[in-house]
Amino acid sequence: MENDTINKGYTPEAVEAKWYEFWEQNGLFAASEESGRKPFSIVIPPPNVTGILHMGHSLNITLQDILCRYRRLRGDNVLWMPGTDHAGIATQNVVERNLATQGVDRHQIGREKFVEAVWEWRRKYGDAIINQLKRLGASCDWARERFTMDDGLSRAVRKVFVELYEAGLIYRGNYIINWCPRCQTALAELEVEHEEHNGHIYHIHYPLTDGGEGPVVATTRPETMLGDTAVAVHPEDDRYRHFNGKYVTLPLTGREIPIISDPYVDVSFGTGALKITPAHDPNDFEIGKIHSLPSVKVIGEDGLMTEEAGDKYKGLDRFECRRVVVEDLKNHGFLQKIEDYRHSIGHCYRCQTLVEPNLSKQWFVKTRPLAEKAVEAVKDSETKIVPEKWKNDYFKWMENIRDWCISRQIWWGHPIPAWKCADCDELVVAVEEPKKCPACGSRRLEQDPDVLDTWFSSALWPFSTMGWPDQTRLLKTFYPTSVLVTGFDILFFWVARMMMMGCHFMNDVPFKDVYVHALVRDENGKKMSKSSGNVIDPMVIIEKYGTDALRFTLAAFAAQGRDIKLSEKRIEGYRNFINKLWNAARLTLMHVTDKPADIDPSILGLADRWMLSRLKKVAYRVAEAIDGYHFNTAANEIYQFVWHEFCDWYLEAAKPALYGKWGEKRKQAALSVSWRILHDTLILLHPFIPFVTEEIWHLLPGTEGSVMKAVYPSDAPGFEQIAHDSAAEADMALVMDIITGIRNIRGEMNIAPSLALEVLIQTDNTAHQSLIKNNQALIGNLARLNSLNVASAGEKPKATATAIVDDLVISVFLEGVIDFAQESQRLEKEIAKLDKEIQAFLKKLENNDFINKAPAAVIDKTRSQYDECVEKLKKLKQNFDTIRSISEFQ
RNA sequence: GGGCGGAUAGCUCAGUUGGGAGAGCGGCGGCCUUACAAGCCGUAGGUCACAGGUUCGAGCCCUGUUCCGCCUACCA
Repeated sequence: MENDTINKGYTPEAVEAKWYEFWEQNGLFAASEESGRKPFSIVIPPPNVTGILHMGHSLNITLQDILCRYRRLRGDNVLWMPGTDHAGIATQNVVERNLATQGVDRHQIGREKFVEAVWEWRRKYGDAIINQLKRLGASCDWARERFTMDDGLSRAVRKVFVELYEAGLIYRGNYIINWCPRCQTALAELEVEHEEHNGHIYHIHYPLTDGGEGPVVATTRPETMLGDTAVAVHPEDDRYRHFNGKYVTLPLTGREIPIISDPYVDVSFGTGALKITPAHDPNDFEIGKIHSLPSVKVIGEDGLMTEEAGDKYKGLDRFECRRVVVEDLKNHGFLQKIEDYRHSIGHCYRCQTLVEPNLSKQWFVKTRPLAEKAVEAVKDSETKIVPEKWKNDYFKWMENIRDWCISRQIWWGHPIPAWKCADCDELVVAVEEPKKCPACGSRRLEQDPDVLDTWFSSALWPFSTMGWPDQTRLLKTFYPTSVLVTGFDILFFWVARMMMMGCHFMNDVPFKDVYVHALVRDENGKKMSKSSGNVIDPMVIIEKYGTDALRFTLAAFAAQGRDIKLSEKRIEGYRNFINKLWNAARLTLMHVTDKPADIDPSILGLADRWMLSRLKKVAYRVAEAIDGYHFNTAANEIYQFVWHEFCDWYLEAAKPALYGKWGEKRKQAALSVSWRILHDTLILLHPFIPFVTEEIWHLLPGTEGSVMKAVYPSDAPGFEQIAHDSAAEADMALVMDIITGIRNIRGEMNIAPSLALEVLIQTDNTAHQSLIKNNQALIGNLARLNSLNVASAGEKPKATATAIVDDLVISVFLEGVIDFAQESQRLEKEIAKLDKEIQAFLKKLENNDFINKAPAAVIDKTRSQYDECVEKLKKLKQNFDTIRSISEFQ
């Protein structure tokens, strides 16, 4: 046979590269800027350009690819906009580390050369992550790939900055911000990760200037005392009322600072006296403003103590300084006690360094007015968040939003489009670099040295990638995008900010749906991280099991609202599924060597009709599940269908027909049905497992081109003619039960599978009688029977084992083989099981409340179930008695 | 401190408007049956965390408790 050459096992590595290239070269990922078709668009969450693919990406990309490939099959004009993010701090760190291996510090080579080095790095390694996305099968429109530092996107960034500035929504000022001493830059609130930590709380005595005993303050950061400019007590705290108007002498410095009263102080916490360090604590900063206190900055940008800290401490590292200060306080008798204290402290999300709250001049976005519109859009369901539970988090965050610090003191990123006149100090904010100062005409303009937060440019991604600020055709066709697929970890970082910017600048939401997916964890539920060493590398998995196996696993586990615990074992299981599909195709292709004739309903057998009916249902269900982002439901639905219906039942049932044992007509029916099922199944599965489906598609006679260009089964002409055949489904269910009943006896009675059996089925139900007669060959084949006879209900033959299915008494002749003791034991077990069920029904039916209050349909159903069980029990008992009487004779 | 989510078979989890508890993996027994041993057939296994409540009826709805996660917060 022609197809004997098809491999027995599916080998992904040989297949995947071939088809990806085929798709790309044939332009199958390309979106059309204008078309009559319904547009469907997704912008990719841009991965970090220096990053490598992890499982989180894999899930994210897989889900998007499923949606895109599915929408193409449904006939949509699909745009999947790809690209990468310049990831300011992270990328700068990577390149700096690389330079360090050559013994070079970025300050040695200077800003210009350093930025050039980063671009060089990007040119060299920037494709790595893109290539990994391709390995995953991502069907992005690569011709449109964007980078957040592209000219076009940079222009969008400048325009947004200028417009927000002119609208008063961007301002610059001196505030306490979160400073990372290692990255040497300001961070936004969001970029600080809080972690519980075992620390200490220090009680320090501040003596009164007049020599009297002063307040004792409590602090977790004693080194900041060097920058104290006041001590605050609560105005109604009787303990401290006598301090009113007095001054203390700040230990170790000798500076005199006032005791002030402020209702902010919590009398019940610590000592009730609060040291005020406006330059190093956000609350103290606020209090300082109210009381017009000076700010003394004792910790510098480098994490070392400043000159203001005093000669002794200047230049010390902040942690070393703490040790020395505590030592000195102790020696001078100021330190009253040290207590253990558990509290949370902030770390830089990029490098985990302890963040220092520091007074600094930065640029901020005034977020509240922007947030309002973004909240409204979700409240009005212009954007739907799925699953809905994330809506609350979104609202809560938006409603408590604080201004967004957007300036970063690094070199890699979008320069801030602001210039200062060296002559008159005029600040100029403009899209293009100004030639001269508009105030004094000077040409000595200096650009602000800071760059913008990376998320500032990511926030524009849904429209900047489509050419904004130009009014492009792409924008017109594809904005707002259909759905954003992302993890909840960047809901605030990214989604919320895109909502704000989209609503403000496009006057429309950036996406109609947001599908928030879970996190991928290790098999113990721990977050995968390099430091825990529990990372599963998608590329290693792909090499071992194939991309399709990985994708199907992720989809099958992507239940809404629950994290995915991933282990290789599971991937292996789904790899087996791919192989199962492959072998189902092999079997089919052994017989289907040419495209079979169209299905002729008049020659179909029961199994054929059943299978087609199931296909119809599954096609609808899968569509429904994907439409609702229930990826796991969709995946499991097809899995069940392919393996346990198509393979386990249909193909097994169809084998004799395919081999021509049942005549030409049945062969024709089996050929056309199995072709049809395989054909449609490939389409249903293609969004999930694109490679293997494409491979089989090309082996299947009667297909043309790519499966990507196929029509989703329920949209195909003629699909309506596939009957939803509930009669066939019910009949097949009974036939399956008969077969399973016989197999059960075979298994339980330890009868060799090779031994063909004789079976008698007794019933007075004439419909069932003819059903069995008509499908004698089918049952005989699958249950491995020698003979199958049908008769009216009557005396049960001896030396048989029995199964009761519906109103059928199935007797398996076991002359000479039967172990009567074993058979009676088996029946006893079943009787006991049935008895329990009957009791449960009876309890309901004897309950007057149930009869009076439950809906009639429920009562009817319960009653018929009860009747059925009773009937079955009766038959079982008869058989049990027969067997018992025989075994007693023996 | 506040909020959210979870607790269902040995393990990982489904269970969409309340109506006789499911899958995959693992276990056990039997099979190299000419698509597949990455397989086939059969089978065991659950007081649906605990305590109340609503209801004729609760895994599902309500209240409380316990134990795990996660997010969030400026109490020094």
